Amino acid sequence: MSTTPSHTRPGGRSARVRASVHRAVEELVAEGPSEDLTMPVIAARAGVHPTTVYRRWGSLADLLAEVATSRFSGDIVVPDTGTLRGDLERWASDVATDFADPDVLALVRATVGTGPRGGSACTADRHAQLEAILEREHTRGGSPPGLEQAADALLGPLYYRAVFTGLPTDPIWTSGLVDALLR
Amino acid sequence: MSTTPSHTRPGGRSARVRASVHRAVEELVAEGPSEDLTMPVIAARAGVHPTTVYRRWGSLADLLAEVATSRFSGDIVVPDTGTLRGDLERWASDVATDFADPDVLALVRATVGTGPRGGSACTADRHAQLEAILEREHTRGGSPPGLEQAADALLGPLYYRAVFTGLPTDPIWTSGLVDALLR
DNA sequence: CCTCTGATGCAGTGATCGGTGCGTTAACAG
DNA sequence: CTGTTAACGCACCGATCACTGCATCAGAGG
Repeated sequence: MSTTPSHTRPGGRSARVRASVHRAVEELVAEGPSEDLTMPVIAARAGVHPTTVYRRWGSLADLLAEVATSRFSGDIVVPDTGTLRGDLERWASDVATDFADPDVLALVRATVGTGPRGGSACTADRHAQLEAILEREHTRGGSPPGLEQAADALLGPLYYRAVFTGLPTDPIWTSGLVDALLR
Repeated sequence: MSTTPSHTRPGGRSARVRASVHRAVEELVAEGPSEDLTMPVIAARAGVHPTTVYRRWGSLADLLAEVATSRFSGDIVVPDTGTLRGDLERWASDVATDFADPDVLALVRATVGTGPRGGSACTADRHAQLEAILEREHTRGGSPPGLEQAADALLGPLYYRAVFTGLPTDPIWTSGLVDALLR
């Protein structure tokens, strides 16, 4: 109890319930905002009792934040093309491709809507990936732009377009973003 | 926007109810996401019967979109400093100042969370303002950047920082954004 | 001033949400 | 294999949400 801080049981059933609930959330969010996203509805879709959802995730905001975090973690591999420009173009293109999925967009929107924590849940991993790319350029001996500047120039337009305007995010456009940053 | 272009009865009471409900939404949204934003709660805060809210605005998404649209329309005056750089710096600074208010941020987040329409409701007027600035530079004889490029370089980072990261948006930073665009 | 009509208030209903107490199941340790 | 205990399912409750006829009130026009 006091030795191991994480007493969660990573065993079969808990993991299965967790995965099922996560999938249910993604499905319901993807089915449009007309469908109201509530704990009982999520539980029913997941084939799980509502009580379980209430107990494991106290609020809808926490649940959405967790789903978003796990969804946006590790899906995009940070490439190593040999050059900073190549890395950034490839990575930005991957992020744009991920945003091309309407379901992903809906998840981001819903998560942001639950509160300030939701935003960072959608961007934390992307920041880490970007930082890794810049750090790698640093080890190459180059002098990459700062993390904040790169985030403003790349993640800013990417998220803005995807979430607010709904404009398409094609690779040619993302290449232009990288150009504007490295120019 | 697309609700009812010709309000059959723009008389005193309807306008009063409308303003009261709008104010109630802004207040409740500002009071944090812990407070659940529902039609009856909004009606109670506005001192209006829930039936009225249900009838005038069919859904919470429509109501939030209307509130956001009217809130983000006309609050920021497009300045004329004589130069494109001056106009953009002043305008970006004003937008950043507007985002410094947590209540405004909360409204944006809540509106975005209701669906795809919510995003454009928060950005439509800003796009129009930016377009006006670029158009003015055009009449001056200059060759301003395209609207999309300017939106990516300015609105992108502004909205991204405000909504997702929560980082401060000070005038020095916005000046850097304009620099990166006009460089 | 009077009528007319649309907007609002009122009372009430079915459905569902959020939450609790308790018994049962199954993952992990020995 | 057996015991322990976290995690889950079940039954149930109060609160309130979304919504609907009907009566009333207040602008707008004659």
